[in-house]
Amino acid sequence: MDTDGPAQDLVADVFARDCTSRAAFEDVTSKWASLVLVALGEGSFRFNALRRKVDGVSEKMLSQTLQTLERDGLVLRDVVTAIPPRVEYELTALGAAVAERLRDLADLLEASASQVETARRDYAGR
Amino acid sequence: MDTDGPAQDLVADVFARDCTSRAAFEDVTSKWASLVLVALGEGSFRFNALRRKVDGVSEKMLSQTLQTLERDGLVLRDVVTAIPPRVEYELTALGAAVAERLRDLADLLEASASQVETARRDYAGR
DNA sequence: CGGTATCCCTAAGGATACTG
DNA sequence: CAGTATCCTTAGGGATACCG
Repeated sequence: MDTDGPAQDLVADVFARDCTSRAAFEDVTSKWASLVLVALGEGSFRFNALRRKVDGVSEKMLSQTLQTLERDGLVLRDVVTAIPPRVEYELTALGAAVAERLRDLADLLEASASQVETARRDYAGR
Repeated sequence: MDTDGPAQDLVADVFARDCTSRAAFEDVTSKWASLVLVALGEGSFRFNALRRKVDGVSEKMLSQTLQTLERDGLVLRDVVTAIPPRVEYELTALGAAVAERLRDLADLLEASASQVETARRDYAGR
């Protein structure tokens, strides 16, 4: 039934440049966010624990990533005022649903790592 | 037997900086690759058709993205020598498996778009 | 049509230092 | 501990032009 005009948000279309779902998709699949979500799928983490878990992430990027995910309603920030201060990050229901899908994807790629390596070698030596 | 060097790929771990699965995960979740994979999940596409489908991608990035995916063994490039020349892109078995997971994720986010928008508004006005 | 090559600029992102 | 702020570098990525 749709016409030939741009799709827009009447039906959420991840392929449409200005669709919210595309923006959310990009937030969620961005370099660090995807790993953070998978990590939080294993349980709640404190800032520095998460930083150690996600190998290679800088403080700045972790902080930024967590803010984006909190803004999109995927992550909850639980501040415990104490000494020393403590902040726990955990997934919302939606965040957990997203994390589950990303976990599936990560599992698949972990299982296919050798296949990918073979493909890369074949591609390199052609 | 492995030495006392960094853990490496004995167990593929998407959180480890130098693991093949992490590299593949990043290739697959990168800005354009994820959309290209979802698109190709719907069937094979020619270069310019794909470009129209994935709203906003430049020729350069589409070309680059397709090369990476071909290298990782996720996409096949089918060249039909003719006039005018024709190239069809399609998924490999592994590519299809990956695309399926990404489709799931995209579906979830398309369905949750309004929820994300609400979260963003709440976050903005605090 | 299906690209590659070049140019250029912005924004992603790392390192470091500092604050509550 | 849990971050922000600043600085700086690199690479992602768009526009354009051109080749098979």
